[in-house]
Amino acid sequence: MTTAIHWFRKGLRLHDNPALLQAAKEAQQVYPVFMLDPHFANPAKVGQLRYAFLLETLSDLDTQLKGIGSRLYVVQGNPAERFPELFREWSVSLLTFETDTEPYAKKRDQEVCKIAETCGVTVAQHASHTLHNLDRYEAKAGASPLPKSYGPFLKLFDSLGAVPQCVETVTVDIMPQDGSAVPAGEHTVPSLDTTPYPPLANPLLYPGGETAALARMQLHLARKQWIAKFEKPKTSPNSLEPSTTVLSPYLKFGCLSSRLFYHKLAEIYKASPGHAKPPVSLHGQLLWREFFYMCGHTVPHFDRMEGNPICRQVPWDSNAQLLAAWEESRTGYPFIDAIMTQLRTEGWIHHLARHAVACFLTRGDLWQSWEAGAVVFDKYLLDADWSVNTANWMWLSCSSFFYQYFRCYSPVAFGKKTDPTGAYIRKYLPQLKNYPDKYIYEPWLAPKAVQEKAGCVVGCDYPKPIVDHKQVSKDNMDRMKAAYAAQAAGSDDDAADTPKKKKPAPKRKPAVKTQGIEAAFKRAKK
DNA sequence: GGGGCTGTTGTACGT
DNA sequence: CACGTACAACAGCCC
Repeated sequence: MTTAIHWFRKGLRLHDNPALLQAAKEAQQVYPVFMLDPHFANPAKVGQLRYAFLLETLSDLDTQLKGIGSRLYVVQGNPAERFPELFREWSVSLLTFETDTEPYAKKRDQEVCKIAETCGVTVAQHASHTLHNLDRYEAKAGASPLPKSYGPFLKLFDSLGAVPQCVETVTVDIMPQDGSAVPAGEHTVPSLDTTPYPPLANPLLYPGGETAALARMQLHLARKQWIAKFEKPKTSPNSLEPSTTVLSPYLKFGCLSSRLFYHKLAEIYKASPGHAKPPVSLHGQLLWREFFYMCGHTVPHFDRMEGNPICRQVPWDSNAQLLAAWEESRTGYPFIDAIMTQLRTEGWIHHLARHAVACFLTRGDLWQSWEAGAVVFDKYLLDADWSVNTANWMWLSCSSFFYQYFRCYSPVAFGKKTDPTGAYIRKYLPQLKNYPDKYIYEPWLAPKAVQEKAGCVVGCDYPKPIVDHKQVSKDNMDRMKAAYAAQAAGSDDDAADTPKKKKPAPKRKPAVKTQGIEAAFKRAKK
């Protein structure tokens, strides 16, 4: 008799779950386990909304497993500490789990594999979180370096051949009936009020779980035209209802298989001549994720500036007041403050809204480190995904992948394109809701009488702008230029033995400035 | 091996 | 107002 533990971490689903499938097929008794690792149950690190999302996901998983004669075993504690006793108590001989390529997980899993070996437990890992096993990119590239931009990545991706088909969903016919002696009331999914988190003020806008994930995917897939024509840059960062799919939280936790979504999209594309293509299409979005996962898997110190070989070294400031003002919606720029309010209260903001606030915090206005911004996003986002979040912060701060630092989002002009009347600002910053359209993006320009009539005086009921965007964005471009030049000079020194191309003379005098001192998606739009 | 070309998920400002 | 253009860069590829 084989007894297996299937260890859920990401991959919180029954469909396209090869590791769970193996356990179900090979063992006569399967314990589906989720470990509530105290590393994550930390309100400073994982926000309340994402923790609630996780617990909802676990509840859904438990319900689904019960539907096929099994159940979920939630175990509190550190995996390396808890596994030995579980192996012993349950006489386990097989441990299955989905491969995780993030640094914390790699280290944790290595440790657990060692423990399993000591306990005589066979370990089986399956890569099913990304479209391909990430190791295949390295293997295919061979001696040549892995791509650092999207186009070349696409070529590499294509060279790997077709995306693997999904494996069969684990059903009642496959899953052994649970014959364990563990009482039903033990190892249950905790409710939020037994955790370090306060109860939810409102139900999650995007409920956790595989069931919700598949329902959301199906609702979008039904809009074939919309799917086929989808181009990310043409969607709106500040619509009142999300202009994109909001499948990202489900992909992050693996409630939805990226391969399943990929193949469902391919079916629609096949029947839609002239469909959108990467990088802007929905396939393109999955490929951005894939690209960034590959980078996170292969680049050392990926989530830091120092010691990260693909990251520009920029002398960011470290100003706790500015960072807090940005995080807490006190910059005095309504577009920025509204976005940060949506982030904190709903756990999801549009991709381009992320661009706007990330640019503002880093190279655009406040000159704070992208690492500090990434930590804030990582706390609040339901879809906080280590590789994707890190990569996008480097992108927006012109630290890697993207370098056109003179292309700077305006905290005033950018939002106006898709929301000229400021409806989005009025929703998330109700103190400004009575401002005339003319001043909603720049309330400090409104005459005093207008401010009083709107019931919101700038400097009293709403902050004055913490920086003058026109001025600081110009200054910061000079600082970026200086940082790029300094690094180019530095790398020339490093490689003094190999002759290098001379830096072209700057067209303008390098400004020697201050040195180094950052539910609701039911209907398509009419 | 270097020089040149292209593409790249923007904005402000001119006509 | 729509459109064209310049603006402080880079990776990857071609020749």
